[in-house]
Amino acid sequence: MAKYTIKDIAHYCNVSISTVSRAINNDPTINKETRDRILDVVEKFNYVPNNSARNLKMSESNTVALLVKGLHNPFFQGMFDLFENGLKEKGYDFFLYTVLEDQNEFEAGLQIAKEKRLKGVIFLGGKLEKSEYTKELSVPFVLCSVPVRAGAGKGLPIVSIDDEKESFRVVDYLIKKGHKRIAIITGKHRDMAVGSIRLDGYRKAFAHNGLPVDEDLIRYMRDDLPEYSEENGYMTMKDLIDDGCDFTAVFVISDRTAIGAYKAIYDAGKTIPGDYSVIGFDGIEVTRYLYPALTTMVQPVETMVSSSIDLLMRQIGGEDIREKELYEATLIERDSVREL
Amino acid sequence: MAKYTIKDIAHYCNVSISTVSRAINNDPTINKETRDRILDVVEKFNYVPNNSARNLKMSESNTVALLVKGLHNPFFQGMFDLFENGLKEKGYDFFLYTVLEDQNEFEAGLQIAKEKRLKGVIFLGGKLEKSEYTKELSVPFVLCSVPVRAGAGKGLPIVSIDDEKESFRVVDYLIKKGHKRIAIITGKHRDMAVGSIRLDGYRKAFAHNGLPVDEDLIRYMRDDLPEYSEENGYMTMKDLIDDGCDFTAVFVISDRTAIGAYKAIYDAGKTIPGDYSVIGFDGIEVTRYLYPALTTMVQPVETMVSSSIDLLMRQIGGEDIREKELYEATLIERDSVREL
DNA sequence: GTGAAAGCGCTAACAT
DNA sequence: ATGTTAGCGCTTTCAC
Repeated sequence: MAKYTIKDIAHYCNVSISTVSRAINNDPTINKETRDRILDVVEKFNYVPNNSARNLKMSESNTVALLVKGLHNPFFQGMFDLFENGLKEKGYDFFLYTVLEDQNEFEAGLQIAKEKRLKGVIFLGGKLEKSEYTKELSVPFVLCSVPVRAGAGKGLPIVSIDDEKESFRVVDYLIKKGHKRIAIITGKHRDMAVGSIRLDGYRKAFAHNGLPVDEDLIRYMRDDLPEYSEENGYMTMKDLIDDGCDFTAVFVISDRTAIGAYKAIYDAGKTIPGDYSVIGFDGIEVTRYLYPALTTMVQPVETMVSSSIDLLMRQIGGEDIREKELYEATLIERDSVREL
Repeated sequence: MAKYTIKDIAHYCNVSISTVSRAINNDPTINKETRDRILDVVEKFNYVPNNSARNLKMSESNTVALLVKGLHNPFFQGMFDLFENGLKEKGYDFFLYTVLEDQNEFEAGLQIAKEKRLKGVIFLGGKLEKSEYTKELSVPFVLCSVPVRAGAGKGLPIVSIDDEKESFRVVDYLIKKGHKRIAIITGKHRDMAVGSIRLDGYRKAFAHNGLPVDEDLIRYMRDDLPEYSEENGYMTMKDLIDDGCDFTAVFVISDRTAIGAYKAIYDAGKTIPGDYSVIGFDGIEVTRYLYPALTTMVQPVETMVSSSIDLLMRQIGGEDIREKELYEATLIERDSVREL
């Protein structure tokens, strides 16, 4: 049943509940023998202290939570271990919480921070709206990998990349390689987050190079399919090809989506990079293993994680940090882009 | 600060704490106007009730938790939404908890069940040891997608596949296609879970067809790399090729690992399925998008999820379920295997 | 070294 | 319709 409480154990051991508490919390003042005796009983009955009661009573914990919005994002998945190890190294307990798509991440953070008396929280993913909540959050926090427009996110501790700039670089690279007709597969039309920022970068790269943008080559992921999924990449790319558009390269703003685009290209009887050059964004692990290996803009994951942890630690240490740290991504040239 | 308690709100509103409690819990007996007035203040102060206190007080919740061990497993990721929607449909709140690799999943389950007064818990992944805990768990639970050897897991509510049988089918399929020299890339040597069960199936398929097993063709993932990672697949496959082994097909026991194997084959200047046929296991989404599309044994994800939910519901309803439900996987023939 | 008692923030009888 | 009160299961002074 495992429905035992501290009272039951105390009763069984013929001691007070405080003594049991001391035993399970390894209080140094307790007698070694009583402690062992109690711990034996604890083991025997498989007694597990109720965390709610504990959290309620304890004035503070030593825990940092990572709140992930967008668990499906393979790009985030590579960060979990990094966060876990980094935080543990600093002596903090670490918990990973998932925020469902329809949940407000700050509200969730607020709630958990209270419930668990957190030392700090790191938000991974999510958007940058609802800034009201961020003010109300009583614990140190940092926003990692949120899409941030130039000028936005003022006064907030943010660790991210400059999406517009990096997107610009991707497209500029393609142009320098001799491509002029470059398609883009960006986020859903209604999604005004990363998708629109990276699209801005795309436009700027064209403008910068004195090239016209063909609106026909701008494709939004389909609303009826999960955003950034392989399937959405497949269908969106298929539409692009089926429409008979003339282009030599395509910038897919997420690696995962690019995987689907690959397939659509092959299914159309075309080759990469022979017929179409493809370039991705994020730098997730699998891209190295695609055929041909995907050229992509890889985000500085390690740096972003350690910087997030650092910013949080400094806040826990008392500093008031309201800076935005934008790190540079790295274009990894592999085999999916050819020079014209 | 957001450090307000129900008391603060009550005080500010000039009502008792119970009235505030009624307001936030939407008690029908409360006066609409007082409720609105209180809710306004709640909003204004951004008051969030402390969940620990709530959990402690409430005798039961309406929550089911999904405890995932092996968050990185892309195969599991496809199940999250299914669980969420399925459980919500039944009227349950749903939470996803991650069990870290070095944590005992049952202990974690026990703890959370107590803390949150769960209605039930679904374990996804993890092993089948520590059965002591399963007896102690006071709430209904089901073990989903755990590797289970024939005869094991007696008396436990399990939803899974018959790993040995399906592995047998994979290899038998290859043999029927004319392959005789079939390599296998299985789990780490020390990991005696799925890896060894699927290896058993491999051996049985050879025996069944009166073919000898070449021990040289049995490869375990490297201990120094994350298990089932693309990278491990790459390196293990590379070793196999570099060793100059003679084989025409390889069974990689996880799709994700197969992706790395693909790359190793290409890097060696070989083709799929021209030089080597490749077959995977799991049926994760990306396999459709690889080139060539991967032939793989796809696990009946939807069925496994709905059956898990069903088993849990029936237990919550009072039934004592101790059955093992093993569902059949489906071999999807795509383009990575050729007939000899 | 151990026990008694207060109280963490809330919900749910039970009164009013 | 609202207030009063008794805990939920723990940790932590403060006595002894």
